[in-house]
Amino acid sequence: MRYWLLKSEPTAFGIADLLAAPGQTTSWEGVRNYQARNFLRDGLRLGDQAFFYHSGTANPAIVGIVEVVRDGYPDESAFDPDSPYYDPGSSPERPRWYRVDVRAIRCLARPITLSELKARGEALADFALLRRGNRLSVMPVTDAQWKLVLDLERGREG
DNA sequence: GCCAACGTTGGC
DNA sequence: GCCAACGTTGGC
Repeated sequence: MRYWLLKSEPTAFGIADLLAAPGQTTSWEGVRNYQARNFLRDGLRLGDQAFFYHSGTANPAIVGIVEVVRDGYPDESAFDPDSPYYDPGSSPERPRWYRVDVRAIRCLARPITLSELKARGEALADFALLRRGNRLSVMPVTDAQWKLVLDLERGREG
């Protein structure tokens, strides 16, 4: 099993929306970046877990944990001219974009904010989320990074 | 293939 | 609202 981080702006779709969704499950669609697409198509697997991260807020933070319940499959929103995610370069015959389905596992006991993660310094120096200028909406998380965030949640200072 | 222009992301 | 950091586009 591998770990990941999924970004979303809560004004568009936040953890509250996921918890309110049928089966607390949603299709992670609309990703239009090739590197993130590759992770969705080739990286995320059934049973993998991911942090749910809120971006574009006053206090960007990891707020929950989700589980992949369906491997990558073509993102059909790219085929729909009425969709904001429409891409005429993608077709059912040759899909360009992919998505996965995820289900909520739980909210974190408290949000682990970006500033708190940054304050860890060396311990999270390689955390993709903290890399300068990183804008990826889907990124890998190492076992050690995953554990460290959960330790922070529990209030352990490492 | 290079690179300037442009659009988007996302923290602040 | 500002701006740095990218990714994409398109002329050449």
